[in-house]
Amino acid sequence: MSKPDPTVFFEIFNEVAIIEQLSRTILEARMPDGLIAPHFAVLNHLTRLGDGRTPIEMARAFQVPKTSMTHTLKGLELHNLIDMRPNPEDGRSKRVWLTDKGRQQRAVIIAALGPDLAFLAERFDMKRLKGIKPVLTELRIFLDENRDMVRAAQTT
Amino acid sequence: MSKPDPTVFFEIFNEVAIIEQLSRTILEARMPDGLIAPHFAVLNHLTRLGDGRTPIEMARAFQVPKTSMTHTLKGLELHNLIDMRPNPEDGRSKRVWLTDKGRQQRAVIIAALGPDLAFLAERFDMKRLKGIKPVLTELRIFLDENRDMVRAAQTT
DNA sequence: GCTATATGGTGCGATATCGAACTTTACCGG
DNA sequence: CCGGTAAAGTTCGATATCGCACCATATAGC
Repeated sequence: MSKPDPTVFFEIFNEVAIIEQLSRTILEARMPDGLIAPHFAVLNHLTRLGDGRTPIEMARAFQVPKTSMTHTLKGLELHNLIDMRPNPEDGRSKRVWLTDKGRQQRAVIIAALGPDLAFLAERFDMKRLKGIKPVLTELRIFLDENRDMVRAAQTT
Repeated sequence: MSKPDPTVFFEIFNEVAIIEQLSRTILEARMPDGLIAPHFAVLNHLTRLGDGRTPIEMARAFQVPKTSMTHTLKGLELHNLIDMRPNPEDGRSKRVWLTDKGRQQRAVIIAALGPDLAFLAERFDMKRLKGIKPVLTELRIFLDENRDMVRAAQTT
């Protein structure tokens, strides 16, 4: 019986990095000037999980340093896509709210992506894609749970 | 019979982005100060495919703008991990060579990652991971082939 | 050959990322 | 209450990313 082969992780991470790069390029090509992938990720997160999240919650969700989140939120606020208001339950923190414009902007971007995704969906075996999704989700959760394996970033 | 559902792409890209973030954090935690993931990607690429590649080849391989590649290579050169010499076959271009230190540095990083990957490999179902690898590779190649779907970045 | 155009690479400016340090508020033990 | 520590958020400085413009060389059409 052979020991587990960690090389598989290495190779998977390699593929994932390239796919991330390519998919991000597709997304950003459909986003308005001045907005990039992290901005969309925030709009999307707030729409799906509900707004009123705190910045630190979102930094943890995306596994980015909290300073990066501050910067991203500042950009969204500048474009009037979100509002940041004090958190009445905790004087240290804030809560992030989508503006109408923010909700609309997300919808517009998703609509703009429609043809691209349809193009891809027509040409790729969607069964196989559906098949790997649960494993990717499992892997994401697993890595997330074990992220303290390495020195924690400043997201805490 | 239903039409293909492009939403799957959306969800997969979302998972991939988070996994990329988490795996990059693991990698960079094991890299020496001043070096980050793209530096390692280049060292790795040159080791596996052989050195003597041109910068533009590598920019295309990683799907990054050529100016980003210039910057990354400059960093590697500064640390004496690569040499860049003129390309005798094309006066416009250069070729990138690994130094001994460069080869060693890659080996050191991989060795440092060993325990982390082993830790993960012991706790995750490697069969399932192996199972999704071919699909990820297929997806990567597919997206790469269709990258001109969107306005090309300055990698050409 | 000569001109036009394409290609490889770099410089530069704008923005993004991120770690360290700091401020403010919360919480905990006494 | 009060001091000590922890947590949320921002500021700041260093580096990364990337589009645009540019230079040098190559290639194609004539």
